[in-house]
Amino acid sequence: MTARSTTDSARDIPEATVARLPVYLRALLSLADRNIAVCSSEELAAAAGVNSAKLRKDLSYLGSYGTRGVGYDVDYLRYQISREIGGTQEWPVVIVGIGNLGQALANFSGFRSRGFRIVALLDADRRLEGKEVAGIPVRPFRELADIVTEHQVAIGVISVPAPAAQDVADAMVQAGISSILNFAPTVLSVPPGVDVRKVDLSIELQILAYHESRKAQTEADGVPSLDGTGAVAIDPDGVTA
Amino acid sequence: MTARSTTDSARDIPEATVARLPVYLRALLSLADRNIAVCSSEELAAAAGVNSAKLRKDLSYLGSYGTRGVGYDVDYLRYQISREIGGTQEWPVVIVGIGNLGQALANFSGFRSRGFRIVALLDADRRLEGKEVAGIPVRPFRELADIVTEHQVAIGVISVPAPAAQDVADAMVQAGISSILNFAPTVLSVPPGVDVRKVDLSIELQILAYHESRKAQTEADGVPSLDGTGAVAIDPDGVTA
DNA sequence: CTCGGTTTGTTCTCGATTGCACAAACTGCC
DNA sequence: GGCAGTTTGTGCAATCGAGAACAAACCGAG
Repeated sequence: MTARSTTDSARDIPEATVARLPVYLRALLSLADRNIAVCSSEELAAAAGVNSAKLRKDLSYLGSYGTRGVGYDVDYLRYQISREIGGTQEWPVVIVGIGNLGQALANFSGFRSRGFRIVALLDADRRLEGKEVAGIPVRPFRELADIVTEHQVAIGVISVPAPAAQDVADAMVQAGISSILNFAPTVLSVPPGVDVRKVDLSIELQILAYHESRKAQTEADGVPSLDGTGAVAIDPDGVTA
Repeated sequence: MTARSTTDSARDIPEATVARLPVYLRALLSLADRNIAVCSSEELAAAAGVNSAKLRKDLSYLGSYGTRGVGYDVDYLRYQISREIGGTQEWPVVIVGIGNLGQALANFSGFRSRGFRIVALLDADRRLEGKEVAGIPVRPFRELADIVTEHQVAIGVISVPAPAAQDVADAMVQAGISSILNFAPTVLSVPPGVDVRKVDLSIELQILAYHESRKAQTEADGVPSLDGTGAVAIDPDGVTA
């Protein structure tokens, strides 16, 4: 859309590739844990659950970090991917909304190990103030701006009920946050330049339900299931005219 | 059952469209709450955060449920989409792994309101047995097969630590579950015919971090930023105001 | 040094998806 | 009844992503 500066050294990595880089990173970590120093694209692809050609093409966007005839050095590649996706620096994060989900997120160990540090838990509910979750005290929501400024927070997580999500997002943007991970089932509207990613639990289930109902329907139509598992045993009685 | 019924024209809905149908459904619900009986594709698209042309094309895969010059009847369209994605029937669901995340999922009200009923919470930890979460007792993991058979469960949710996820998935498939929503940060291997969707919290943050570091880099390259919300060339999937 | 075996990086092709643009169809007014 | 205004449904072009195939590059043996 917008023309980039001519001295743009940042290669433009396709969005689909960006989404897979963390997966590769995790697969490499798993290999390193097993003391594997070098791996082929085939092995790494298997560990990551993707096609090996796709893996090689993805990695080629970062540069030529492999050795033909040999494969990839696990540690070296791990560093390169990590650097590319900003994993070599520590990202301060705030979580707003310390309900069930917010507490689960605060306790999730995968954040810290990947370079994210939760600098504050915020909630508008006065009754939560003073409570500690995962060793971090819950602070009042109104302190958001101060915290963002003080810790240079760029990433915010929203885990409040849907009706409050837009207000929280507005406050985050106002405070200077430019990337938001939204767990509330709402469409957030933010100014350009602010990234929003949405994680919607019920939508994922609904997508599964769609495929599930198609499976049931296909079987009811008399088409034999393609796989030999015979695992599907759904009663399609609920089909209404 | 014949394959030529007028209502089952839904043979080839693109995956990208399927992923958006639940979003449209929620947007329609929001409109209905505001007592809006009819809406144009433009309005609905705005509420769902997508392009109106895309919305119309998506809906056209389901059939011609709009009226030219008028728009879409909110209730009617809501029913049609809901029926298409299997929302008119109730889907029994089991959740395995009642840690922080599992408890948050059990308490999440969005499931029941969208046609999903949690029939059991399972955990291998003996200390959790007897505990109630969201009014549902936690039962031992070994009862999985019986529960799946008894309630005709087709959808399972995995919220156990990564090392246990594959074992749980195997047991689910063995028991007859054919759709899995996986929150564990692991690549699951399942037989063909079984659908797996993955929700990975730290990957989402890492994707945000990638874009964030590019923003910082672009700014450092001399591209002027419009105050805190400097525009960047990357097109977010977020919505513009 | 040369050669066979292996593996990467890249090219090519094809299918999926997006967004535009516009004809078809409907409502309300005169 | 006819017309002006509005909105849907869809053909089309352009872009993006996936996977196969292959030449280039590397290692080790002889």
